[in-house]
Amino acid sequence: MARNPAPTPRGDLLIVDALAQFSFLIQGTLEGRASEHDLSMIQTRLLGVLRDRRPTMNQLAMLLGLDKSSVTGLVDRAERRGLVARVPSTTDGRAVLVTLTDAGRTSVAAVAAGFETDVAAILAALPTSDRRALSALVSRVLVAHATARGVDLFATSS
Amino acid sequence: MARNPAPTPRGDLLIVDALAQFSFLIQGTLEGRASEHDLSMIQTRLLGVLRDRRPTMNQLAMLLGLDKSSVTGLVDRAERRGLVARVPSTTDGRAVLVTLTDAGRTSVAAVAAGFETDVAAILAALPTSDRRALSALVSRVLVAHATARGVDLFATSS
DNA sequence: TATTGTTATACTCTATAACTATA
DNA sequence: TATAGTTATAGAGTATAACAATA
Repeated sequence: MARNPAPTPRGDLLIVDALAQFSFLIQGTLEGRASEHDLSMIQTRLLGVLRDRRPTMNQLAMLLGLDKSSVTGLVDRAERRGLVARVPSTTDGRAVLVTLTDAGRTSVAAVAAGFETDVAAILAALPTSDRRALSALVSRVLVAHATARGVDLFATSS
Repeated sequence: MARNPAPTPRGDLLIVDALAQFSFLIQGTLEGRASEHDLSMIQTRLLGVLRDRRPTMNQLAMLLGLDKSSVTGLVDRAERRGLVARVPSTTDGRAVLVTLTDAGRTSVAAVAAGFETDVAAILAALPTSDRRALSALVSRVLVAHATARGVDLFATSS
């Protein structure tokens, strides 16, 4: 958690504080871009997840870490706005598949593009070699974390 | 925004995706620790901000980026739980100062400690020199970003 | 008249529990 | 009987607009 003011008088922040502040910066950036399209973070995550999936409501709940009843409302509101659609499963009469509409795909692409612009601007403070170093370090941490959990970051999703 | 699956077949993720995923990892970690104490992210941010401040409701709204009416409810719920207290200002009859109670300070300290443990565990994947390098790079980005906004990250707060 | 804070209202987001329909 | 999804309900969190009290 970010401490205020920084505990070190000058120079680097403590790494915990630096990472906390950094994550707030990135999240805030994404939130700002999402709100340009009247999207909350969870709606944005929903659309993001649907870019390369067509999950059932239940799978969606697991992907987003929500209760299935929460997903019902989430998808209701997104569907009302024409961003997603419910499609009955042909193989299971109980199941419902959720898909991105064209409008939803357009929205999520716009948010992603804006976000990429923002991240590029934030990283412009670093010379190219440092940017690459940062990317490599963060990637290493992510891969290690995913591996520790038995997840393959590079696996093709179902 | 994190893309799924990763667009690069093997090796580093694109830097935007890496930073997005990383920020979700850090935020998720903090959220998990906060929920151990039945604290939402915004309640945790509230307590965090109050660790070294005694702001008015209005200042709190600016610090948290919320409308003042939202802060009324936020502080109401925190006060009901005994985490913060309202103190009438002695210099302005309209103003109310918000302070952390001992219970609030204990809670926020516990969350911070747990979070630090988690971050240390996440970073254990990197050798010490790389951890230092990551810290330095992130700090540099944060300082540059703050400076661009005319904020002094190391200023003593009021 | 302007500012500080609260209230009233409405909406999103979330979970738990109970329900319907299908497997 | 078990699973997929929805509904009912309750509460947190948020903003806008209107208000009371103080400056």
